[in-house]
Amino acid sequence: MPDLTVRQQQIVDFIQLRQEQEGICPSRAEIADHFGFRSRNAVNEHLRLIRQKGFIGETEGKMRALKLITPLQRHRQKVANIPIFGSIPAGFAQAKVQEAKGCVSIDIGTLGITPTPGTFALEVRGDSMIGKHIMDGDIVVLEQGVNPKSGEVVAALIDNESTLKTFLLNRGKPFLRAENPKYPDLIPAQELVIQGVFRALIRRAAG
Amino acid sequence: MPDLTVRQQQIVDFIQLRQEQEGICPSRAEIADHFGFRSRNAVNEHLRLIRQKGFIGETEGKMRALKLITPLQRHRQKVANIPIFGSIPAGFAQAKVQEAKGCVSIDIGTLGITPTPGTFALEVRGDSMIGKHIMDGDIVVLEQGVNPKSGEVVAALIDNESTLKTFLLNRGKPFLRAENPKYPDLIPAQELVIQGVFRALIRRAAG
DNA sequence: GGAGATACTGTTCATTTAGACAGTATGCCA
DNA sequence: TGGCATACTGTCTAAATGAACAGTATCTCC
Repeated sequence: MPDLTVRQQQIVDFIQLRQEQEGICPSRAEIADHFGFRSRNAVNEHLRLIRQKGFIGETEGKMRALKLITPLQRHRQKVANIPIFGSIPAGFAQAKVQEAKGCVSIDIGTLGITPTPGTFALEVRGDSMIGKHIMDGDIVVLEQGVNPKSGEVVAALIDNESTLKTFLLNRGKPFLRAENPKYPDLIPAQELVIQGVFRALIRRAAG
Repeated sequence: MPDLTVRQQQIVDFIQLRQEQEGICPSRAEIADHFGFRSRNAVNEHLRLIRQKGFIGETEGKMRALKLITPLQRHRQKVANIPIFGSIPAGFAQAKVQEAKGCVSIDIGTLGITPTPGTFALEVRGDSMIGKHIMDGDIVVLEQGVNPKSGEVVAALIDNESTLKTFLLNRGKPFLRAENPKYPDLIPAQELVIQGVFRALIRRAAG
């Protein structure tokens, strides 16, 4: 793929910026305005060359429809938007989106799963799962409504609060275990509500 | 915010789907086509009501410029695209984007930092940083070209391969330490190339 | 110095598109 | 039964827009 000239790169950058910021592709007139061109055809000519070099897809006739093809874009995957809940109330299934405290946006390739409407995220509080290398402040992505396998990490509702535990089957009986010697070992999972199964984790550097 | 009718929600969903898949907002004619309307004004009427209810922003006169305002969108932040390198060659700064093996897309709020052109990602190999709860297979986001503080995790080029280590200052002298008793303790960091400083981590559930 | 590419100005034209007007059918609620 | 909102069909218009044509200046490379 041949390289773009400085001007051409500037135009590609501007289109990308606008698409990210506004969610709308700029028209040729708007591009001309931004660069101070008095003729829209200057933009036209640039776009023709950029398209010829393969950095813009074909969208003949359509308006505000420039499809950028950047090197990273070729690797880019669909981005999922997962709601973050502070703590999950009992009546969870009904009113979800309204109570979201935030939103994690991450591509599904990195996430490793295709999110469903039952996918949600929690911020980890405490170090009860430090043995599984899940730290205080981590954001965990969970899947609601699936049956956990033995050894998987789950979020369970204990004392009206979501807590992460390892789910274990011991002679057919489900148990929950905290991965930290400071916490009691096995909790019968008979009447506990499993809110979600661990799927992914995101951690920010401290500080 | 009043609720949308079923049809109105279908239209909002379709617009969102198209914007995510194509990167381009559908025109009224395309929406009419998709739903089998013989009149574009059916779409027009729906959009008017959706806008009135506050689920679409004002973009008068602009074409293909419907701005969706979904509940999650209100929390949504700018998504950064970070290249993944398998291993970082010595001539790093020059040719970056070309050699990317993949791309992590994640919103900057969750990531915790605003990415720069020097931000990149690596997949962790081995368990040399298990003491800092960084596991084999994790994806770490690093910042290139910044000076690490003592105690921060860094990627260093050792034997032509990137390895994660803890960066330490011992009486003014920089050292690298592996966070696993199996590995040698302190390595003088005099002539080592620090490729990046740890900023964030993403982990997928095993299996 | 000349050829060719880039980087524009200025203009015209056909198409796409949003927005408005007029009218019909259907279901719901009082 | 009447009123009202939703959910459409059908038509028209003006503005936004992409695309094309003609022409100029500058730069690099040969």
